[in-house]
Amino acid sequence: MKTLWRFKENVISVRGLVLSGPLSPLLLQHLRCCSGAVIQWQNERVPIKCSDLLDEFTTYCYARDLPRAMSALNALQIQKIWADAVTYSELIKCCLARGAVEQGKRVHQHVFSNGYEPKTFLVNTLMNMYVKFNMLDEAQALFDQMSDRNVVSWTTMIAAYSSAKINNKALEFLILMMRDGVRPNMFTFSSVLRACDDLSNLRQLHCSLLKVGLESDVFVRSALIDVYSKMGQLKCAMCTFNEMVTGDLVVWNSIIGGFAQNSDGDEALTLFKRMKRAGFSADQSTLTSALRACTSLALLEVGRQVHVHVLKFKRDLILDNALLDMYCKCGNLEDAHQIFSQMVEKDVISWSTMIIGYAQNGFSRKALELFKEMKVSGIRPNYITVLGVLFACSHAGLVEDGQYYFHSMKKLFGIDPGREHYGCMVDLLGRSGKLDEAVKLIHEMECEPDAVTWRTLLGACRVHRNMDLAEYAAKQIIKLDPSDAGTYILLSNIYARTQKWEDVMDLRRSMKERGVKKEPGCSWIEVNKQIHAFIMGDNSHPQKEEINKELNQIIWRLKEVGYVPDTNFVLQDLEDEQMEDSLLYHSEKIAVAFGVLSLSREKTIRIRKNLRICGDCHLFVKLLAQIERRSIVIRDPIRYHHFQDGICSCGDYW
DNA sequence: GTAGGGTTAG
Repeated sequence: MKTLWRFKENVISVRGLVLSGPLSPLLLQHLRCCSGAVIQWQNERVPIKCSDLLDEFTTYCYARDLPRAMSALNALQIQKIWADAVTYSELIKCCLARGAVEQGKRVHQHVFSNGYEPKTFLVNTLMNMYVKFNMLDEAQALFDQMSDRNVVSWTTMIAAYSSAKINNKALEFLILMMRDGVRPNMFTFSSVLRACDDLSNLRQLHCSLLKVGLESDVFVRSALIDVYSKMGQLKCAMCTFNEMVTGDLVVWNSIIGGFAQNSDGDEALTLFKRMKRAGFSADQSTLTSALRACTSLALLEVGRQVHVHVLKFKRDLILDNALLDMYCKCGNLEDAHQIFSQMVEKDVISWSTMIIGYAQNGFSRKALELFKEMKVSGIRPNYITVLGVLFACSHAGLVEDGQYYFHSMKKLFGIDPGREHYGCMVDLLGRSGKLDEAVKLIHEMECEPDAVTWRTLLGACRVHRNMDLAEYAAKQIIKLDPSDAGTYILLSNIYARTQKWEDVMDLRRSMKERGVKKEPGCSWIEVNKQIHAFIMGDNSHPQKEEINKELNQIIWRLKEVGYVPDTNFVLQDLEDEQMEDSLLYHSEKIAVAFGVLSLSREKTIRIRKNLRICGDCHLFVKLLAQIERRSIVIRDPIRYHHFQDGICSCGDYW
């Protein structure tokens, strides 16, 4: 064995006083100057014992002193000494925490260098290190050469493939593991569940884990809730949640997030309140989902309340993005921009959210200006960002800009145009009256046009009153989406106008056969943090008389300034019975009247609708905003309408 | 003593 030496520590004597320890040259010089001290050097060489080396290595590993632990490891290697597995696992943890890949590999090499396979526990730790470093091949190689794999070895690989979204591998490993006689535990299930992208597989796994009684584990439960939600199986997610005796914050977050992501904001907010009543404090993830719920319901005031909770936490990019989106989708661009400008860190989602926010709310120029700023900032636009840019171009009628970005998106940003990009271009061409070019583009699409693409063309036909093309587009829509009641009605109106009575009858018959019904129009308005819903033909609101009186007064005032109900409904999806009288009682008109009644003039009236706004309501609100000198925002399922000073941000095109 | 969780833009 080679002998290693080290120097004893410096010992100095200053006027009889002995100081020892690793004294710095600076201190020595100081002592010499100020005291004229006699410095005795005792640089005696002493041999190092094996046990000292091991002690030293162990101490540095547990102290998480990576540089010293690594030089001690070199000494061990020279001396051909091996420490115990737990000490190495401490060192590996230290490498992981510091992202020290090279050092980690060195430890790997060392523990295998005595010719024996290290303990399973230690190989598992090394495997996990490679997984966390995203070095799946290295982890797999270690796994392959293991002679004794336990449940942790298998679960480590399953979790690795599951989080890398190599789902088939994760599921395959579960089968191989069981064939090998190793029983999966709660760790295994919580990982493999997330690799499930098929409902029947998920049900099978759910049954298996119920059989072995693992359903009460919070990790398993949150995985089940999460995966059921991602598959849109909210009932199953809720059942899993409700069977809980105890749970934790993440389980609550999973179920709240599940509803928020499936556009059931009401249920998400109800659960959010229930969670707080159950004594849990919201964290960033809870608040992000709560904001998403407010966003889908356009609840500005509730969103503001959530914002107050957000301020308790340190800055969080995802949460800031959610907050930004909430203000955009509630039509409050001033607050959205304030959040955006105060964000210390912005990613592609922050920029896209703000660009799309401006574009959807009709502020196209601002959206395009921001896009230029984004490029200067160095953040690379993605598929969705470009979509926002094209959307902005189509809304401002910027045909040339739109065509430029569309044709150069591949070259400039490396993004192939997708169906939605084509949709924006159809909208852009259609809006500017170039209907033939729009149809040509649809036929040139590299991907198949869907119902949304044709609905976009139909929108253009409505504005430019092209009945022939509208008929063609409507037929395509019904082919692709036979449940679209609005389009049936619109097509039937076209047939009626052109006196194709047989076609009208055929269409009505097929609607009946398919059970297609148009859902009733519904508008929501938030007053004093309360949501008021108005459904067409529903008179159940406690203030109905007051509201009707207000609405009639508004109509009277509007008629005085020249308002005539727009009964040209051929290219709208309104039926006969929705005409004239009932036209005056569309849900958004009632909601607006309630807004005028309940909110002071300086407050913006914000309404969310389930159906597209009809031409008459659009005109009604535009005039009302003008004579009342107030700002009104209506969000329909596709667009935003900001009414102010007699004009609408949509430019009368929707 | 080693393995497992929830959140953002169309």
